[in-house]
Order: sequence, then structure tokens, then C-alpha cells
Amino acid sequence: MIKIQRSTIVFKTILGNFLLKIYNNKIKSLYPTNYEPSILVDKRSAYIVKNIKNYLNNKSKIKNFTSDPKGTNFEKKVWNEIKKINFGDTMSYSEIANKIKSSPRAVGNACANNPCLLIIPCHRVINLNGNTGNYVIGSEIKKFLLNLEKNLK
DNA sequence: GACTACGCTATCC
DNA sequence: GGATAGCGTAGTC
Repeated sequence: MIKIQRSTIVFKTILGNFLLKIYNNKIKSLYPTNYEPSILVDKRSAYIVKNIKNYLNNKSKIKNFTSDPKGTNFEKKVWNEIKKINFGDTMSYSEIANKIKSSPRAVGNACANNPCLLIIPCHRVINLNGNTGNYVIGSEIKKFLLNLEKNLK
């Protein structure tokens, strides 16, 4: 008998409230929300939330949680490559494009559709010329995250 | 066809 | 040397 776990919780961080969706022990999505934080969380969610909060407070590295985001085959391929980037490291859009035989622009497209912020570290993907490039919830936050990881590396 | 979280080149100061 | 414009590129809607 397979036990399916399903939970949706909202928690507060220094970057605002985030909505976390878990299905069958895998993270389906993680992104900012306007909803009020929820109170009751199961053990697994509480563990993930604690790690993300510690990460954003520069207390610990973010763990490599299993994720199962919804997207096209191409997007999943891009996200899979991004998950391989080590904590504190960066990679350019064109490097990722070369790995999967695509173009930088298409990689950026896939990044913009990433439903699992932080979990799929698309903030570690930057421009070839060294600029941080854009980010769904603001390039300032991208810089903040990169700086955070540099300090803890 | 239009849009895009990119990259390269040409062409201006 | 910087700034900017234009175009190529690949994937999505």
C-alpha cells in the first residue's frame, strides 16, 4: 500500500511569505505568496521549512530536497542541470545551454518558469559577462541569495 | 507570430 | 573603452 502525502503550507521568511506544496514526499512548488502563514504543519514540512529559514538567515546551507515540479520535458532537463550546481557556485545560461544542446535564451525561459524557487537554485544561473541577470522575484533577491551562499560556502 | 531571466557584433561617441 | 542597437537563437504560448 503506497502512502501518499500531500500538504500545502505557508510560512514567513525575511523575504516575505512563501507557499510550499509537497506531494508524495516531493516538493512540487515553492514561491512567494500573499497568504497568511499556516499554523499546523506535518513533520516533513516542518523540517523543510526550518532548513529554508535557516538558509535565508545565513545559518545553514539549503539541503538538496527531492523535487517534482510541473513543466515541459525541456524545462525539466534545464532544471535538472541547475540542480547539479553546487552551493555557492554559479553557471552561465550558455554553459547550461551547451550541456543540453540548446540556446541561452531558451534556458532563461525555463528558469523563468521554475516553480520551485531556492530548491531548484536558478539564482545560481547568471549571465556570461558576470552580471547576475534577472530573477522572477527580483534581481536584487538573486544578488542577495548569491551573496548569502558566498558567505557560507 | 510574438515574447523572453541571453549572447554576439557593429557602430557610435 | 563604455553604451547602445540590432540580430541570431531556441522554446513556449
